[in-house]
Amino acid sequence: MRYWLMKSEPDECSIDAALAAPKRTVPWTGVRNYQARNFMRDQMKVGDGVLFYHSSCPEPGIAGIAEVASPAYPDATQFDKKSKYYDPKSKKDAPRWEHVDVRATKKTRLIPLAELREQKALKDMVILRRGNRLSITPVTETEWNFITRKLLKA
DNA sequence: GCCAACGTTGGC
DNA sequence: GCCAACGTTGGC
Repeated sequence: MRYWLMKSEPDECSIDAALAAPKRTVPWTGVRNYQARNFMRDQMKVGDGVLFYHSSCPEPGIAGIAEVASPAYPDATQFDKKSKYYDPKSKKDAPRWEHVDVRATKKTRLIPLAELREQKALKDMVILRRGNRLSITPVTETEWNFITRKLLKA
């Protein structure tokens, strides 16, 4: 079992929206970065832990807990000309983009990015590295435990 | 809205 | 295969 941090813009899909979705599950469509896709396709397993992160918003930070709810499968939006995620170079018989489904577990207090940066225990977190832009990043078990058992109980 | 940092594209 | 130009991300 692995752990991940997945960024979502709350305008597109907030933790509240995910919790309100059928089965509290949302398809993680729209990822258009190969490294992030590869994490979903090659490494994620159903049941993996997910830190649900709000990005590009007034208060960026961890907003909830979720889990991987499906194996990776082709992203339908890449073939949809009306979608902003449409990719004209993707072929039906060889889809470029895949994604998993994510089931929201619960909303947590918002842990702001600045608070994460203050934690010595989290100094090596991928999300906190300079220039990081990846929307899906691995989280170590130690980091996961620190965040879920310490920061969220404080 | 700015801009640093990074990924992708495409000409050569 | 290099690398400049361009587009995107995302915090501030």
